[in-house]
Amino acid sequence: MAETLSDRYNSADVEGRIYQWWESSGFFKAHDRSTKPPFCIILPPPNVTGFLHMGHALDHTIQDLLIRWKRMNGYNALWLPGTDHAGIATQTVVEKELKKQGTNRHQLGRDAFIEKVWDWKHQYGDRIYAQMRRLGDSCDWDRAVFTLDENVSKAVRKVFVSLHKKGWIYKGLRLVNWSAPLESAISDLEVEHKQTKGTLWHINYPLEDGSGFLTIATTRPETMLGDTAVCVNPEDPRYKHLIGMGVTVPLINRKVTIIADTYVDKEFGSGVVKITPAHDFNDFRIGKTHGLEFINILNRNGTLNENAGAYQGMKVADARKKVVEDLKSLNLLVKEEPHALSVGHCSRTDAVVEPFLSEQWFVKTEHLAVPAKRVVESGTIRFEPESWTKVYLHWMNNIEDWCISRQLWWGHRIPAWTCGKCEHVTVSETDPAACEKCGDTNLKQDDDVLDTWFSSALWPFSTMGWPEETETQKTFYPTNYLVTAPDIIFFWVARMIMMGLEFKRDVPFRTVYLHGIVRDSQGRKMSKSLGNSLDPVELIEKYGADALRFSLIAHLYSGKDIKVSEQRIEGYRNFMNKIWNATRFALQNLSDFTAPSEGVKALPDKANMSSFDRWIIFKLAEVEKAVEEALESDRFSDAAQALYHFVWGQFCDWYIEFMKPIMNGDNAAERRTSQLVLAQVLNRVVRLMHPFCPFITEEIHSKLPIKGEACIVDQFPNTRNDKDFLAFGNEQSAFEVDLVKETITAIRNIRGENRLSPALKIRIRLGVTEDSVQKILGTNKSALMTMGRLEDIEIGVEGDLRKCAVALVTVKESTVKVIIPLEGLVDFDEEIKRMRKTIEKLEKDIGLLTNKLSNEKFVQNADEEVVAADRLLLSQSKVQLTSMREALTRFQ
RNA sequence: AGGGGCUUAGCUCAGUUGGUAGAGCGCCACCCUUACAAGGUGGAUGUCGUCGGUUCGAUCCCGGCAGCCCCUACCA
Repeated sequence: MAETLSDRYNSADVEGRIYQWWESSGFFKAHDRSTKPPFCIILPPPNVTGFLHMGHALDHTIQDLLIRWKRMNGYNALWLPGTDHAGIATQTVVEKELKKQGTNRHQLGRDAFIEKVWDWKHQYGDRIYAQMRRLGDSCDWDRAVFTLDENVSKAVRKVFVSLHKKGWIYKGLRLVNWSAPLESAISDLEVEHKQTKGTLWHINYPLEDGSGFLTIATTRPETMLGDTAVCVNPEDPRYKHLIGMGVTVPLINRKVTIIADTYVDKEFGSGVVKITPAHDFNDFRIGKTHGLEFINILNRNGTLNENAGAYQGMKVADARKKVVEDLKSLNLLVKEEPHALSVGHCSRTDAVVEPFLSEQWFVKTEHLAVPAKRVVESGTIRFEPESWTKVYLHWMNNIEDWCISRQLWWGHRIPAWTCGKCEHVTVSETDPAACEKCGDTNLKQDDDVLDTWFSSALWPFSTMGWPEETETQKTFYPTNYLVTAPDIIFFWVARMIMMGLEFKRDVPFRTVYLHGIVRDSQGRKMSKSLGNSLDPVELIEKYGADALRFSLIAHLYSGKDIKVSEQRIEGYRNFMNKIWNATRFALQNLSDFTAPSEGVKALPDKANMSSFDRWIIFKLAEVEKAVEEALESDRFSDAAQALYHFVWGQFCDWYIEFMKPIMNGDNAAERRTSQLVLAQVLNRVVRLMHPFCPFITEEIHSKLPIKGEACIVDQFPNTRNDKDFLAFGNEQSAFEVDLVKETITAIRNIRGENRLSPALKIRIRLGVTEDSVQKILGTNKSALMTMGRLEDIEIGVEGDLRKCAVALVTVKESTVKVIIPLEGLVDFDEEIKRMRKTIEKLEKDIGLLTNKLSNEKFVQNADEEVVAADRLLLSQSKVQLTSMREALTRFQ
């Protein structure tokens, strides 16, 4: 007894139940030891603070598609999930909580604060996993890792110590990007440059000998409090004679020297630059080469310090105003002009980044970069789309040392201890009891933690148990795909490659698949401030996870950003419903069908197959081929589109319609054969679609008469493993059915254009010359009658064309003349219009083709096939034109 | 400034070896035809950004121009 399905697919009834069943059945589990070939993707770990957003939805859908596809292909597929402690983000979240409670981290103290963060993590850290389950992510959850897990911390320390030993991690006093709200250094990559309208102030610095002033130009007047030189171009005739002389920095009244450096552009501003080595990256370099003094005028919180004299305690912005005012009143401000410049902002807090002199830890990247470049150049690691290769290599060629220390509390604390006695720094994997140099036990661990990306860089192997040698690594490292957005190529991808090569002596992954950003329907980035973010979970609740997944995949074109709108998702929700209803049709018509014992291997009875059966199998073979080729070449949207068109445009629109007369007909043998084909094709449709829309396909699969254990672990059909069944499709049937389809379309076209009511059954004649075509039409008479809504049909009889609508159907080299007497049904205006339109089109085509074919050079140079095809088309068009003209005259 | 990308139907985009332009949505008309109105049938819509070159032939290849976007780096 067949099950009864509701006429609408209700995703909410299905998804939770199906997911739970998958998970409890252990279908997501991969195995450390297996005879199956391995396939592995490491999930880019979302922040523990995070909620699933559309970017994740896209990223995860791609990964889940790959994992499910490979799993169905018999791979030991591992999708390894994890979350990132996200130093800054998480600390900020918890600090906000504390603020609400009227306290802060400094009041709590470091240990108590960290405990609070852990509390928060335990309470909320897994909520993103719950959201991922809503999407259908088939991760091996038992392996989930957190970046602060004991093992990962062990890996981090081992890597730190090892690189330190090699001299590739060092501590240095450097100018770093400083985020005042965070009171921490941030890396170059965390700085966002924004174009801003600034001001260029021209300021007079009195010359030492009292002979006048030197005018400098600056956009940041407040930093003059830290000036330790002014600089001119050595070739500048205006200032050449002043080099070596002293000037006084106003307000702070510091005497500094005029130095010369080619860095200064004579053309810009006044041609004189103030040098503030402690607060500007270029000035820092000059300060180093000229041996200048470095005066730091800032506190860690972004206010001015004691070196700023009267301005101490002010914020930078306030100090700037005050400095300008004071200069004005001293008559030292020459002029101010508007000046566009780009200003670095902290990507986390949006605060203006201050160059700040401080002691930080760095990774020396020079040596790590060499092999990391080579593996990409050699193609061992492939970027998709390929164009990112260039970007990667360009960056690697210009790579700077990586500032890895952060002045935060939440993260991996730097494993370095300073001796209270001899000040020697002991770097060690385990907490040392005593200074390795003098043996003193008065040790103090470095306060800083590591950049979050430091642990992320080790992710492909730290998640697999490294530094222990584990079976997991032996089986799954290197992994196959890394799927992410291109904005973290440098933050993350490059660093994983460097660390993987250094510590595993092998690449971390083979293919880096880079997808675009999800934007709103107008192409804007989704952001909280714009309020245009779509929440994937809400969309899932409204349209179902499958609809969301399918619409993301269907519009994913090679690395481009994708614009999503609810309307679009709704369209794919409708598609899901279409599949659902096709299943309802099938099940209704399979109620008396007994599943063969051979299951999916059962083959149809050759003798009783209809041409429609052969045709749909032929089309199935095409789509299986297209899907496999598309997936193999990372063209996921092509696969999705091919399936969409097959399922809707062929299976539903035609095959099911063709089945109706057969299912209701009295040829029992034919019916039984078609039932088997219907059941087999639907079984394949569901398997083919599963990686794209897992929930509905699993649900349908469970109701099919022919099915495997579970769709998720069933075999993915391709032209090899499905060869025996696909062999029943053939091109001759495809031609036959195409001829029938085209004829039906021509009838419908005439009906539509002439506004013949669908309820009106009409009589038609089909003019054919070839016996074979006549035979085909005869065999398919019932389909033509039903789908053309006919009362009667005469095949092979042209008869009198007076007052008849005529349309010509050409498939390959065969032609069918569709003739519909209109006398008494309609006035002929519409039909005359329709025929004139056809004639005009034919005349135009014939003109073009005639021109082309009478061009000797075309006939000589073009491929023979192209010329032959055009010749055929021309002769067919001419025949059609004659017929249509003749038919038209019959109206007049 | 350097690097990359984009410009095709009202909208979002396909178009992989150069041979008379496609899809989805939207639009118009007709239809509740028992799988599905979250549906069916039919229809309209494009000098493929612009100028030139190569070619018998260019949406596709090459060059100039215009417009939009992204990334990287920055002039105090």
